[in-house]
Amino acid sequence: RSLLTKLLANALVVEIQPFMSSLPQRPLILKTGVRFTVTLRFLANLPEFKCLLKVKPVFDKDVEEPMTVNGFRHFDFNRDDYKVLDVDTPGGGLVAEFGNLSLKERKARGKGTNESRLAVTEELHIIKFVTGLQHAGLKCNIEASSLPVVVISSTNQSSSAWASVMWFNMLSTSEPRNLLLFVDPPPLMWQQLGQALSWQFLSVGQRELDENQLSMLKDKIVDNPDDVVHWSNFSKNESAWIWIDGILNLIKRHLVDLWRDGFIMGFVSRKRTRVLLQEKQPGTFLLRFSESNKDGAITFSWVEHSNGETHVHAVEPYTKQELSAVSLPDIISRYSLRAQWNVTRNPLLYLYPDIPKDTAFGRYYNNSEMSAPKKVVDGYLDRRLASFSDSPTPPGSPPREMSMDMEINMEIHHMLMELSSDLFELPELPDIYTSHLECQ
Amino acid sequence: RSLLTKLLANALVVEIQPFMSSLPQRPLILKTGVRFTVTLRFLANLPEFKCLLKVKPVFDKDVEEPMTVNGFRHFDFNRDDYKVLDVDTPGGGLVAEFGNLSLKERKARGKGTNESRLAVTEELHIIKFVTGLQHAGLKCNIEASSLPVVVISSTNQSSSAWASVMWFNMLSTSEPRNLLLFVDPPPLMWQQLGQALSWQFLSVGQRELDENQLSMLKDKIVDNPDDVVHWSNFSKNESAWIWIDGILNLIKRHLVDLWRDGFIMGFVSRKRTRVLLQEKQPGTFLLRFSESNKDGAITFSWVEHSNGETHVHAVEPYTKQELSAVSLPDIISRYSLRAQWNVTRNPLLYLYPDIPKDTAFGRYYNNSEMSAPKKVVDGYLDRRLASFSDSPTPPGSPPREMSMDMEINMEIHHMLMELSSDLFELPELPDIYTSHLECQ
DNA sequence: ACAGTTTCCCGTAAATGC
DNA sequence: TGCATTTACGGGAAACTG
Repeated sequence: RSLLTKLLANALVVEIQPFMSSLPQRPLILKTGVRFTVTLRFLANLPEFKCLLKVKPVFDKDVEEPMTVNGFRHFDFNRDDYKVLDVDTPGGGLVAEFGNLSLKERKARGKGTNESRLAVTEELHIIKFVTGLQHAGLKCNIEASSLPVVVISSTNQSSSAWASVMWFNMLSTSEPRNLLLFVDPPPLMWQQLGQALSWQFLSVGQRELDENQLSMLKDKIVDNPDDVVHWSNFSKNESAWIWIDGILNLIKRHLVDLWRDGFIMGFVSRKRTRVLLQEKQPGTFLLRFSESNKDGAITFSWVEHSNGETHVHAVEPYTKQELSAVSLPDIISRYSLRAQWNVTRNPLLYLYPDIPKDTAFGRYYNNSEMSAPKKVVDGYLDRRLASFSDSPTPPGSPPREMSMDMEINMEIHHMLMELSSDLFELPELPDIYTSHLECQ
Repeated sequence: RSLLTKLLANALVVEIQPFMSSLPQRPLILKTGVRFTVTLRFLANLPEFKCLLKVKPVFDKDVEEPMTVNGFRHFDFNRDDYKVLDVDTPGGGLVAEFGNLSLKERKARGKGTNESRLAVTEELHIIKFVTGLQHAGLKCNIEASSLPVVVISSTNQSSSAWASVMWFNMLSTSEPRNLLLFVDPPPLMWQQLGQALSWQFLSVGQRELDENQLSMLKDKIVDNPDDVVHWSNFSKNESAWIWIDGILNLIKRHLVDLWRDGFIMGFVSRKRTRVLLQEKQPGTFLLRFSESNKDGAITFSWVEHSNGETHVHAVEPYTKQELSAVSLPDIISRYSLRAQWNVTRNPLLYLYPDIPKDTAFGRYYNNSEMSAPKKVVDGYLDRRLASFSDSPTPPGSPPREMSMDMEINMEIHHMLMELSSDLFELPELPDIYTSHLECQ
């Protein structure tokens, strides 16, 4: 009998569907005021209990400790009603679905010792579902608990919340269901963390991190020889995770294709970028993520030869703002440098190590850049956006004296000046009129 | 005594602060679930009533008619409490402020005759504030009513709602507080409507419509000789107002400066644009709003001469999406056309009638386009976005035979081809390598 | 003053109702 | 089915609150 009771008590399982379809799997973050769904399954196949079991959700049931000691917030359900376990369609098991749950903070925050209070995204809560059973003289209370959840009030907290969820998951075998995990969070081995990070990229961008990328991240995150990572280094302010999560979001929104297809080296230090590019042919470039921008940004670096010297340049990183207006492949395809005498050119020729630009990115171009057909739609001239820069002065050459190159350029410049007014039948407007000549 | 009662009954006045700071003046649109503030002022200066008068808001008090006959929605206050009239700080008058009111639709929508129901943005409601007074044997009920309000549930309705408010305001002298105004809305004279529209532009963009702009709008909106405008023409689907409001929003968000300073002709038909530009010198352009885009869009048209013919071209209109990435002055300053042999140039020289482009727009450029200083920030090359098009083929010339111009272009093209590999110390990559020459 | 946290609310997308 | 209307909620910014 006692066995049966125990069996029944463990037969109820909880399954939460998260509110954030945008976040990759694992339903452990809930936002106040936003609906989520919980499905309860009574694993014991006992149709005779059909419609006898009323299930009720309770927030943080029986967990006085964290609330009082650490001043955890407390939440209630906005519409707390119960559901009756009913027969499942296919299996015949008993199921109840709460399709409309949402949380609301209970104000009157306890006089909690607010000294060393945890960050709200480090509070772990649980939701229990309770029901009672009386049948044939048998009487038992059944309850089932969710995995720990992090409750946030704004999407600007989802990054930190996600850090907690990852850390919890990585420790869940050694510290099962410890709601005070973050009071004294155990450190992790890099090996473990790196794997978890890699999964994030797999989940968001359909491709894991390769060895080089992991190695660059390890250099940034691990600062001791024993490969241990501490929670505060990973998650606290100016942390690695916030930076990485910004990049994950950038990939999710604007770079899925490129990431999936492996064209983004991404995690390369400036220094290594220089080393890699320096020995490649001029015009070779690679894509890397900004290491300073916390919102996710991507730039390209390329190598040029000038006056016998080798230069590696990088453009100011593009953020989600720019990428909402122009896709990265289009930016790359149209990027141009304007130098003295307004000689302009696209310095990007080969994706590292030696893939011709259009071979790599041609498939993503919007208007088939290569054979651009003029389009006039509804009487309007089609238009596109391009990113351009002023050419960087190769250090130590032009300011000194006019080089041979420049003299030639000036000659062409003057020739064009004279031709241009005829070519375009314009009046003489040399100081305003502009014209470009492009060879390809 | 009856006089006094009447006096007191009229002494209470209502003042609603709207939720939409984004919309110009007139607090007559309320959105469900969004807070608004109501200030009540008891004009009779009677401090002896201090704290005696409890005021309570009531939605659509005593207006059974519209609700039942026309199936109006009904709303309740989310937190309906009362306030006590208290002494105002400066004047000594009595004041109560409801700072936290918001509306919620009462479901169980009456069995209302849902045939010819008005659109929800045509429902006019009122909010009354009631209080009672017993003093020295005097007993009277006091109530004050707000001006009519339009209640919406989403910002996607604000445009239509604003149309109703305007129409109501224009008729308010002849039809005071008629909540069923839109059951049979009286028409307006164009004179009146035009003035109101002009005020919208004044309010949003700090500049009214001029005679030419009004005249273009009149041509679009008025289709009869007696200058009368009917509500359905103004407000119903594919209506003039939705189009105009899109433009107002575009101005508010992206074009305030240009509009205020009068550089946007804006409301000009395509036909008139052609007429205006045709007789101007080549490179003359003007800014006009798209007549088809309902979300607000702006384009430029310019005149060119080619093969002795005059052509007027227009670029595909720019919407808020593009203007969030690049400002219109920057777009104009950087716009370029790419023609055969990749001769490219900026066709925009003079803002109509003859203002040099930079004289008009120079003040708005972001990086002082004119004397563009190369910038390298934090090791990154600065970059900008430019809009460009493929040059329209001047009808009837190039496809036939190679013109003199093109032969010259080809020659330059070949010259540059040969020079370019030296200039930039590149290996031979004639089919990928690109270069531009610009004269200015 | 300030940072962590929550609220507010637009604007878009999706869901709902008719 | 289509259109009118409402709901949902991310995301940026303001407001709160210790």
